[in-house]
Amino acid sequence: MGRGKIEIEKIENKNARQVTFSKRRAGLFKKAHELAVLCEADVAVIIFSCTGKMFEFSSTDMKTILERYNKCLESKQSPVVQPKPENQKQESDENEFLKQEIERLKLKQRQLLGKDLIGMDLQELHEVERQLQEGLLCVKTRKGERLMDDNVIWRKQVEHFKLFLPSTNYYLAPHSIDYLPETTRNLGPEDYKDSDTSLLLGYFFP
Amino acid sequence: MGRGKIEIEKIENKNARQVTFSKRRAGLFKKAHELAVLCEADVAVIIFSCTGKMFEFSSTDMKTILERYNKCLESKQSPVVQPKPENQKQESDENEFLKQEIERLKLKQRQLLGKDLIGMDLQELHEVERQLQEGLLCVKTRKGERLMDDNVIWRKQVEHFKLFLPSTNYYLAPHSIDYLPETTRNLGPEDYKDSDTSLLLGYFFP
DNA sequence: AGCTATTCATAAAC
DNA sequence: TGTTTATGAATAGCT
Repeated sequence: MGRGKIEIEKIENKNARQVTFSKRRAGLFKKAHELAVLCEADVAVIIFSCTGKMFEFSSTDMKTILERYNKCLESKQSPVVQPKPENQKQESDENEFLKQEIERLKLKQRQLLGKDLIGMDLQELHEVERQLQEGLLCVKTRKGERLMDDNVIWRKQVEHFKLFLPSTNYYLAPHSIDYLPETTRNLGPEDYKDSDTSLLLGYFFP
Repeated sequence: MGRGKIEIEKIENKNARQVTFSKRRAGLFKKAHELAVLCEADVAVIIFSCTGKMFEFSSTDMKTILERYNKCLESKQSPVVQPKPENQKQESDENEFLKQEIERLKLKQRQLLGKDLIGMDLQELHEVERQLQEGLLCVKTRKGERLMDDNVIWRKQVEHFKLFLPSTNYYLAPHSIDYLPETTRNLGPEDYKDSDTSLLLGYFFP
């Protein structure tokens, strides 16, 4: 709900995280207050920031709510396991939430893999296409970097061997594919056409 | 934030209140969860409905958060509650499992979106690239089908109007972009260059 | 801290 | 209770 969509995952930028924390904390307390008033519910919220600061909201006395919470837990602690569907329902709210999130993630993943696209409108399809294009670009770039890293490692090996075999005619020509590192052979021939990877072989055969 | 604005005051209609309670409770838990993840905060929410039912959410173990809360209060000289140890190992085990699955799914999704690729070797990168290529192809195909469907619908509309305006010179030229359906206008101009979609406009202007 | 473009949550209707 | 839709709210990225 801002200028752009964000993934729900830890905000790495410390400053941005602090700003978001302040804003969303206020938003959460407001929502808690509204729920309490609209539905005559008792609501308590306790928050510890990652810096250890404590924040709390309660629609009525926090102590009272927490005591009531403990009473509720006591009443659930029957000595024998009993089928209590109602109580279980209360407890499994977070589980329900987690399961829903898993379903959402799975659907999104299937859609990224090109399945379950039937329900999507043109705009959504367009967004997925854009994400895939972007992802593809990133992966290709990373593959190039990875190739570069591998090349550095192999080149060092070669230089190491040079110390023991200081002749100049043990070099293999570039077309001697058997000499290429294992991982490189896993790539199809089309890989060498990519502008972002083909030139890297130059490092290996300078 | 719905069909109309509402005042934040008790909802007198019992049924409407129950519906709102369920929806807003879910919304509040979601917000609490998002705050916890985004900002690495510990968040606990406890709600008692006006009918006495208890609901709770906690980003980590509720017991731990409440103990920490009490410690915080102690440091201000006012002990409040002694939370009971919970007999819900089974529940928290499932939660743990679900959370792990969510993490796996999120990681895979980030990787498909081109992030978190650092740990992957060349073969894995190659596999992700292949998946993305395949997904992209599916999405483009589906987009074409979708455009085709839309075109059929709109062409039928046009034919319907023809019955009432049986003249031949009310047709608009293809460059009259205002006449294109809403969804089509949401696409960038580059869309019409895609070989798999461009020809479909021919259906619309035969 | 403010400002908006956006995304999101949800009131009403079904 | 679940779904859909029109609208008001929350807020991400900037400044």
